[in-house]
Parts: sequence; C-alpha cells; structure tokens
Amino acid sequence: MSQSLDRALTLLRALSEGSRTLDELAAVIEVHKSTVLRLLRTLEEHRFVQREGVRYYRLGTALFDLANRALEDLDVRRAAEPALSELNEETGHTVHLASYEGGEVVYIDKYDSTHPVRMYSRIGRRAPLHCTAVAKVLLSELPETRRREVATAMPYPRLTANTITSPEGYLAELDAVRGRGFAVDNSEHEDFIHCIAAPIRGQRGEVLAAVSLSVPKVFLDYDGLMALVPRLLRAAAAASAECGWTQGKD
Amino acid sequence: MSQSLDRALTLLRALSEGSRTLDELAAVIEVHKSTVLRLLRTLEEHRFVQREGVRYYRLGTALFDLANRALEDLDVRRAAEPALSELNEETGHTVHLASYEGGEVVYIDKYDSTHPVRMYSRIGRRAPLHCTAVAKVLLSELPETRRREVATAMPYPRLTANTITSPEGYLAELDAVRGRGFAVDNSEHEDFIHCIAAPIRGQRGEVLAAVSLSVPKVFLDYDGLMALVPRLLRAAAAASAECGWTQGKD
DNA sequence: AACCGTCGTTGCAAATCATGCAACAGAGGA
DNA sequence: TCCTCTGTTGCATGATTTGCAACGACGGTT
Repeated sequence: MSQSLDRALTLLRALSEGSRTLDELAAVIEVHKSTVLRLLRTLEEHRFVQREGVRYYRLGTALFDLANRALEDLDVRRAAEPALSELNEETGHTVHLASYEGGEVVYIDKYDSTHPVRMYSRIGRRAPLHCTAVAKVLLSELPETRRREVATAMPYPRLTANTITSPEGYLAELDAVRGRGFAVDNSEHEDFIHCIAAPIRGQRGEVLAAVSLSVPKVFLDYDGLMALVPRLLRAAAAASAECGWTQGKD
Repeated sequence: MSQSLDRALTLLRALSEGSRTLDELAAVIEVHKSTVLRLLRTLEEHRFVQREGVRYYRLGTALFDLANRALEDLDVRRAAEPALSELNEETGHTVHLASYEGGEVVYIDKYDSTHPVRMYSRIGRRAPLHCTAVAKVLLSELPETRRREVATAMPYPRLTANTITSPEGYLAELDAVRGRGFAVDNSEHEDFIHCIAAPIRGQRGEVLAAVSLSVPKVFLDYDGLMALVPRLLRAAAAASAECGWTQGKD
C-alpha cells in the first residue's frame, strides 16, 4: 500500500542477514541506488540502520531498543521469569517460552542449557507449527473451527522420521495434548532432540503462552524425558499462578 | 528525507510504549487517520506491527526476529558469552556487555544477578556516557581528537553526588581508565549501585566491547567491589582471547 | 604516476504515489 | 432506537518520491 515504506521494510529484512552495500540493496528491491540511498538516510536518522565504514550498512540500535522494550512489556514474560529460570537451573536443560501471536508461534524467551551441548534457537524466531511441542500446546486450545482451519491450511514438511505430516494426524495429536495437559515433540523437528511443553494460563483459564523443555537425546531417552513432565507442569503451574490463574488450585 | 517512511518509523517508536489505537497514532504524527491506517497496513504486512483485537495496534514479531538475529550476528557477543556467563555464575552479580555503535554506547547482552535484588537494565538500551563504567572504557580508547570532541559535546546531567559534570573531569577520568585498564562507576549513575568495567579487545588490540559488573552497595562496599577487579579482568581477558586478541599473553 | 573502473552522492524534472477529504459502515452506549 | 465514536473506502489533487545523468572520491592496475 505504501511503496516507499514497503521497500524500506524489505531493506531491513535484507540487512538482517548481514551488512550490505548500497547497490547490493538496490538489487534486492530493484530500484535505482539513489532511491535506496534516500531510504537508508531516513532509516539512519531513526537509528534503524547504521553505517559501517563508508560502504556498508547494517541494522541499527533502535531495533534492539524497540524489540526489547516491547518484549519487556509482555506481562507473561515477566510473570513467568522466576519459574522458568528455576526450572532451567534445576534441570540444566534449555527452557523456551513461546506465545501465539497473530497466527504464528513465536519464541519470546529462552534460558540456555547449562550443559555444553546446546540447541540452536533464538528469541523472536517463529516455531514451525506441526513439529514443536510449544505450537501443539498453543494450538490445542484454539476454538475447534479455527483449529481445523489452521491445521488444514498449514504446510507439513517432513523433517524427521517422526514428523506428523497430515492435518488429520495433527488434529488428533492436538486433542491428545489437550486431554493430558502437556505436549511432546518426539524428535519430530530434529533427530537428536526431543521436547515437552505445557500451557501457562491466565485469569480466565485461557492459554497465554507455552513453556518447553528441550533435551538432547544423548542426555535422556524418552522415558527420562517423560520423568521430567511433573517438574515441567510444576513450573507451568507456578507461572500460571503469577498470571492470575486460580482454577484447579482448589 | 522520505516522509512516509519517517512517519512510519515514528509510529513504531510510539508503539514501543504500548498498544495504541488508530487515532491516537494519528495524533502522534499529526496526519489524517486514513494515512495512518495505510501505513499500519504495510507495517502489518511485514509483521512489524500486529493488530490486537480490532482497535489496538502493537509491535509485531518481525521486530523481535530482526533484532535478535542482528544481535546474534555480533561476533563479540557470541565470543564473549562463555566467559561472561561464568563470571555471572561465579560472582552472582549482574554482568553487562556493551559496545560503541555509531556514537552511542549500547547494551548488547546482559546476565541478570542471581541475587533477589536486581538492577534495572535492558538490552538495546543506550547507556549514559558520563556516568557508566562501560562508556568510560569504550570512550577511553578513542583517538584523542575524537575523544575531546565527544567529551565537550555531550551533556553532563548530575544524577548523584558523585557524577562527573565537566568535560575536563571526564577527560581526566578517561585517561585514568586507559592507564589502569579498567573503569569504575562509583555510584555516579545511581546512588545504590556501583560498577566496574573492562575492555574486550580484538586481533589488533582494538576495543570491541566492554564488560561490566554492577553490584548494589548493600552487598559490597567500595573495597569489596575493588576486590572483584581481578576476576573481571580475567573474564575480559578470556573473552578477548576468543576474539583473537593475543597481545599481552606473552 | 596516470588511468580507469567502481561506488556513493547530488540536482533536477516528471509523474507516480501518498495524502486528505468526505461519505460510509459498524459497534457500543444512552 | 438513535447517536456517537472509530475504523474503512473511493477519489481527486499535488506534494513526494523516483530515475536519470553527471559528478566526485577512492582504490587498484598497468
């Protein structure tokens, strides 16, 4: 709708992959370099980009500022922090906090494993819907019609031998998740990692976010992972309590 | 230079303070609300903003993604991580990593205190130049002329009884910092906290970033803080080694 | 040392693109 | 039910942005 803005945002995305020169960027959005130059200048004024030497441009500090300020404002994140941090320290494994935002599942917090072997993840990253425990938790409590819409519209790329690859299979899995109160990713995303996830609920019992524990299979086999479920549920309950959830406490 | 882009970026900044409605935003940039609507639509397409219900807009997930991807690409940050994390675990105090980017000192990483009393800070935030240990470290090794330019141009708001409030005082302090290899913020920023910081160096000995330890005065008095200097310098040296620094190792 | 090529930068003229207006729609409250 | 408040759309106007072409700075090569 707004051409110049559209172009500028595309530039930012390009820059997120690393520094670029002026006409590399011009090639990306297919316009004259003088046009890019002017866009970059406004972006620079607002500190969204930054010059690196004379030739290269990269993302600027305003982005860090904006993003982290917004993250901080997420109440769930603040409220869940103590419980998740404790879960991370006690188990030593990677803990993720994810939430459902505008049709996608996004990692909004992360506590790295204290073990030397770590998995790769990033705050702000979008989680695949069909093969992660957090996504299963978050989608499992959508209204049924919406759930079906999403499940049929989304892609099911096979990533490992265990990946669920059909809407029917996925919808059945969501029902199971809702029934037992936690979700499992049994190496459906990456061969060497499996995860469990549980919901964090708010005042009215609605699901605000999902906590997950991700464990390399070399550390714990499937049964070992299942043994962690009570600990995970305890953390999720503590976080939920902080968010005003009272149901089930009586 | 680019009006619509300029306006859109201003909108983002406004949204970083919380959700806004359409005409609240229109008031911010003083344009017709239809104009804002169209800008928001493009921002929404790129996931820079997100609708919350039908009335409110807030920042979207693309921002988190961009910012954290960019942060991750900072080599210093990755390289320093193990050393800083260890420093944080051993001392239990808040560790900050800051770097000098385009004329400002920005926090690029943070390890929270394990003590219940925590200080407030945020990744992406800009640090005041005249009263923080990290800024002193980073500015102390600028070329002399540049250093003087910066020191005379910057403001010196008095924040505590100890705040340095003149360019002369500050320049002298920078010389001292360079001489002894670490910087101190002796409650110059906030009354109840004092900090020490040291440089992380790269291949050619240039300062890439600064590590700091921030300690509430109720935990450690000035002498206690000074006793931590060797531990801080050890962490800084370890991080420097990871960044390719070899000088001084022989 | 002089040349050439590459890349960033600027002034200008043309028209595209963004803007404001005014009218419509839909939700919520009185 | 009516009224108000807020979001949404179509359209005409012209300000804004765009591409061009020429300039300048830098670096590498012969």
